[in-house]
Amino acid sequence: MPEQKQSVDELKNQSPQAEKNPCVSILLPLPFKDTYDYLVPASLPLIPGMIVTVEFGQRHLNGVVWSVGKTPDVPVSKLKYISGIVEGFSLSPENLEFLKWVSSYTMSPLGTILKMMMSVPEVFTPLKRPAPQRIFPAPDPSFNPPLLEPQQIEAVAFLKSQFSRGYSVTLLDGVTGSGKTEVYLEALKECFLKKQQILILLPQISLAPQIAQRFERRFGVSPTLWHSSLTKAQRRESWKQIHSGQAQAIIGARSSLFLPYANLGMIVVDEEHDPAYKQEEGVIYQARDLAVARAYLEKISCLLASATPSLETLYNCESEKYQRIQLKSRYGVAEIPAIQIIDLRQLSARKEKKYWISAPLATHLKETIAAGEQALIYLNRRGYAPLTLCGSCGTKLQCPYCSAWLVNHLKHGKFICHHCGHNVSVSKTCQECGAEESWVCCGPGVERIAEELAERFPSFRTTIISSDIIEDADAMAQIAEKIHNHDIDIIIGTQMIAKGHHFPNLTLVGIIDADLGLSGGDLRASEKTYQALHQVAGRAGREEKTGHVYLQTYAPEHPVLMSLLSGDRETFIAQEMESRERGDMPPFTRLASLIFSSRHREAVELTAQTFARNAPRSQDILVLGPSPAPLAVVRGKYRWRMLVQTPRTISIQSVIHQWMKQVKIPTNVKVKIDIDPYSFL
DNA sequence: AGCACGCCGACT
DNA sequence: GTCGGCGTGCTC
Repeated sequence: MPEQKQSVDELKNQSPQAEKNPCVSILLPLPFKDTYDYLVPASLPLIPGMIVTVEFGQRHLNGVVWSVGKTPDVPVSKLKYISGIVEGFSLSPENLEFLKWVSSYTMSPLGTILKMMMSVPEVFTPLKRPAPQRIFPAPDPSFNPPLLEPQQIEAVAFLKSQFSRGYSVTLLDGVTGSGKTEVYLEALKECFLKKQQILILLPQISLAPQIAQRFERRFGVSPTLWHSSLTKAQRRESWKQIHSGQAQAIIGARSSLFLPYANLGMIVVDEEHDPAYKQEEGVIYQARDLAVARAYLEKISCLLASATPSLETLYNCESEKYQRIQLKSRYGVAEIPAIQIIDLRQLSARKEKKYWISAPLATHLKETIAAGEQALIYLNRRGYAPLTLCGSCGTKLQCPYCSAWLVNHLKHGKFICHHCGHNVSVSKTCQECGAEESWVCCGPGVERIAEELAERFPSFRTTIISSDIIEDADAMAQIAEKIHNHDIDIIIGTQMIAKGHHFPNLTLVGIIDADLGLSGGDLRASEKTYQALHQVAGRAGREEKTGHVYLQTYAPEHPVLMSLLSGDRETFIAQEMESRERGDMPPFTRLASLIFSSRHREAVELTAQTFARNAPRSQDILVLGPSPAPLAVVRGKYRWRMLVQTPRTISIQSVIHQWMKQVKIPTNVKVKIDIDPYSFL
């Protein structure tokens, strides 16, 4: 870098009058919506996308050339010269377009999105001593072509035909075991023949090893993985090779959308319906939707794969924005095993000892284990009990920083807040009244189910699979191995277990609380519950062994459970679609959520109310709220929220943009905008 | 985001 | 008397 700086210094001295030297605007990877202007020696040709080093305040930063030859909007006396050019790096026009698109869609500052793209700032500073270069060999299209079935061949042919169209989106709708992965891997071959890059997006990175393995079997090389727990060196190397186009196959979670691809040829969004694609922290976005946008800007194909496509995607298929191809199950067996309902209302009428695992489910469990098979008990709730209170004074244990209960975790011996991570050791005495050993635990979590199993069936070997117990991919692999070796009879799992892993000897799935998730502030509650339960149910049996699924519920007549029972997805979708249309909800309208937060209670409330009073007056635009957010306090910050709804025909972003220009927001109140909100909490 | 500046409380 | 809290404002 010193020599680069020197060269700029020399060049600018050759043309001493600053006015003669052009001005460029530089976008910095900081949360600003505007660029900053710098001078550049006339003889240094800069073009947008180039990476330059500049002095910014006291700091030295790398930024990207945004535009050249403009008239500065501050007095020339304030302008500094750029310090140098970072050779060998540049963001392509497609990457810059994507950056702009994401910024305006999510209403986040350009610089914030740039920071996401320049997620490995170290790549721009040369290493002190050269690291051994990892090799990124090209995938071999003819390494190990699979034998495909007629319907797969047809699907591949369709996908190939899409490549000539430039931008296109196709939904690959196929049940588990119908060979979706083989189909899309085969379609990717076309990209490798053209030396293009491909991106496979996954909702969570724990699914990557399996896909990577299948990829390697097919193309003879391992793909480049991108996720948050890579080491510095790995990130550095992968980022560089993705930027240079050397790395051709990338498998990653949400954040891999923001990598600086050199020539992307196709994007696959696997499990497109998965709610994990929605990023809720920082810049709020739906990775599936951004993938479609990126495909549009790159003029390439996007493939969405799912066994239970989202309503949004189905809506786009119906309105012919997306193509749709379907794969039927290869084995001719039902898509998910027979599902039976256990009506807890009837059972609780009888005054038996209260267990979380009902008598019928317990019986089936015993039979399954006796038959030498394995079972899964599903409860999407971490810890021992979601709520603990003092039996003596009635105090409920609450997080001091959030309006949420503290969850008892036996594993850690702590009460933990699931929203901010705050935790306290489990003590014997109640802080409020001094009573000893007076805790009353309300409701079950996976740990409590494990305890009940140990008590009632001490001979069964059980394991919990939740994020508290399984902390990384290695731990998961170890547990999976134990299950495969039949060292485990019963798995007690949260949603972590719903995806990816298939255990051939697992024939029974018991769902402790099928109603969990059906209530609460989420417009997609029904859809999400349907998808989650469908996915969990799919863990039971497959191929030769028939599976059984038992759903414990207090609401057996709920449409979600009825359609799961009948296996009639079409009817469920139709009903759900109709109810969304009737309620003027997405995908029939657009929705945005505005979240006001501040440490000052009165300031948030006042700001939110002032904001609401200045709402655009149009009969098309509906504003709900403001009201204290369902989780009114998180991490010690007060939160109010507001919902905005507009017709699909207008840009909800511009409505909000205009609106915000009219209202002054005090600096101590932050506004977060969630376009297409999923969770209302 | 970082960093400086600035204005009020408890300490060597 | 100063050290340091974090509120406010600025960076081409």
